[in-house]
Amino acid sequence: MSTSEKLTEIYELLFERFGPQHWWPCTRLGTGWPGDSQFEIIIGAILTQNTNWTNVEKAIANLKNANALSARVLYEMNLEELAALIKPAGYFNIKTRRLKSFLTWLFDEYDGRIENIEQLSTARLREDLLNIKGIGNETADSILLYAFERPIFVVDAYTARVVIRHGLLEGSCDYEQLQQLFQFSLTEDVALFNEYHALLVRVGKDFCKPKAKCSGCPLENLPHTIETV
DNA sequence: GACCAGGCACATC
DNA sequence: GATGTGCATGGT
Repeated sequence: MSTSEKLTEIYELLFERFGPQHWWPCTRLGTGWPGDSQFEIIIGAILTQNTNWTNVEKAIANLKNANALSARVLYEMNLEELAALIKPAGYFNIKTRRLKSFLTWLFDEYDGRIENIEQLSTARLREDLLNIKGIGNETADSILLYAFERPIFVVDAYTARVVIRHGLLEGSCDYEQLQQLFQFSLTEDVALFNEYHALLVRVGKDFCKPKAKCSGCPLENLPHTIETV
């Protein structure tokens, strides 16, 4: 069985078990919850770093209630006020700086307008995002996929665990190898990448945990090279 | 009360 | 270059 077929089978098993995960919307398919703006998705992608999504929702609700979910308002807001609003998301001092560094880039380079960065090529936008302090591989790729609907596969710790357990890559693989495994083996389909990443997070949280066995996992009958990673 | 969550930058070896 | 550590809240 080819890598492409294996990845497709994994996707189908996960979708069959868990169904759509309703992450950030894919407007091309109309999935997810309508109304999340590109700006809100970007802010959410930064706030959710190593943080439970329900905590991020509280922080975003605070920003909305303060009429602060706009680039201009956040750009001009003082650090203490912003930190207080995003407090429920945890790491609020660090995340305040990270949001500010994104906004500073947006205003300094692109007049504070998301429409202006929308025009950039995927490669250029990715490079620019990675140069912002506080935006690493996963956050940059989440922004590219979920906010700008570019066909970029988002890799995280769950992705690595599933891929390694099923012998698709070595345990020593890096982010780029994991990303290219999916991007080269699957068709470049934004809706597929959107749902696939969300499903990998789901199976990672529910079953494919560190040191946990595979019983009950929708992937448990697939070939494993390693039971625990 | 321990453990985890939709990471990242930085220090240290 | 690899490994360790700080950052912080809220749910289970």
